[in-house]
Amino acid sequence: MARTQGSHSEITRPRVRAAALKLFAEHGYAAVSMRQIAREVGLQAGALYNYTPDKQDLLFSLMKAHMDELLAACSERVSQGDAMARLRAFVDFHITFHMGRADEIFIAYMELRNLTPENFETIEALRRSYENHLEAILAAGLSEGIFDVPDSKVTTLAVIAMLTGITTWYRPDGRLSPEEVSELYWNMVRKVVGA
Amino acid sequence: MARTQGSHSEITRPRVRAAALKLFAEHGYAAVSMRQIAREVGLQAGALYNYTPDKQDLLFSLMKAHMDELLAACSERVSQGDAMARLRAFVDFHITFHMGRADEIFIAYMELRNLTPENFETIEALRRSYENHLEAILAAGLSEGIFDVPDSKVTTLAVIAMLTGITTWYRPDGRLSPEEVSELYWNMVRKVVGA
DNA sequence: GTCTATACTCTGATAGAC
DNA sequence: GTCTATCAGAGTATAGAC
Repeated sequence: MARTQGSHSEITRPRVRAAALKLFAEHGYAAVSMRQIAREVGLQAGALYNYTPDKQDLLFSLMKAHMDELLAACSERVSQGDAMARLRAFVDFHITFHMGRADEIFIAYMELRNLTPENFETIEALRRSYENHLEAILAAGLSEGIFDVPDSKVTTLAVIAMLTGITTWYRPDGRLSPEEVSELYWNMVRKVVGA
Repeated sequence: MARTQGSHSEITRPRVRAAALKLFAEHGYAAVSMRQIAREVGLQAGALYNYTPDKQDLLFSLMKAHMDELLAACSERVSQGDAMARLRAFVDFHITFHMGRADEIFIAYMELRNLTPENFETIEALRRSYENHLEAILAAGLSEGIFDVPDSKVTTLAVIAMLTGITTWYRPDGRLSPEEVSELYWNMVRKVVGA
């Protein structure tokens, strides 16, 4: 039997995080007050501090959790086969992973400047690590002789920007299915790397 | 002879706007106070209201001015020749125009959600108009038979996202000159449109 | 774990003297 | 056109009852 006291916390904590995520994505970190978050969960503002030391840590821990999940899922799903297979897997992974996480992406890209310098460095390092994953694929394809890119760093950034841009317009009830989007972008990425 | 009273205003107004632009880009609209802007210019907070009805209008008018400039400059510099020539001109225009305006771009993309609904609609319409400029070029190239794109809308968004992404990493004192960047991206865009 | 109450600071915006 | 003074409200965070 779980303790009654503990179980309350285990239920409320995720709700606090979910509310913060939703509100930060909708209005921006700086524009959201602790009172708003509390109201969304059905608490008083003071009660939030049982779940987070402060507002900054709430933002940081949401971003950190997102980046950790991203890197873990990427490593798991993009590691098999030659450079071509891995590039295909990366494109598909990036698109599908991001489609279900519109709020997280929004925050991860928009709220970097609201992190303290130390927290920023942590997130930035994780972001670079993700970029390196793609760049390693491009480098492998180059040495295998199946890709043709004049500058692998710039190509990496261009491809990620292109793919991440999907989140600004994709809607689940829109004209294109996730599979069609993935197919269209894979076609473009394939051309960009000269494969 | 210009009147003394008038000339003060003509000097201070741009300084207020420049300060707001810089601070909004650096910390985000919601995180910047009118007192901060005033301090940057060397005024008291109340004096700002000689130059703007409120904080929201300050943001909106900065974004509006940017979009108007963007569209005017684009129309002027991207209109000559066939689809291929215009696409080349568009890529070069987008890159060079955006490189000198890091703060404006940042605001134009990040602060949309801090606009009132009416202001948002205005800016959004201008943004769509810019996208349409590129899409028209792709459509022209398609009917000329020199481009090969399966979905001109998606390709438009992908190309703009790719190009705009440059602003997140480009530094004037970095490894690449503006010309080299433009050349690299033109190469990628050319491949994407199948030319 | 959550509440109420509260400390203290900052917010956007206005009024009126000069 | 800029200043000082001020308003009413909202900001984060804490203390202590229950």
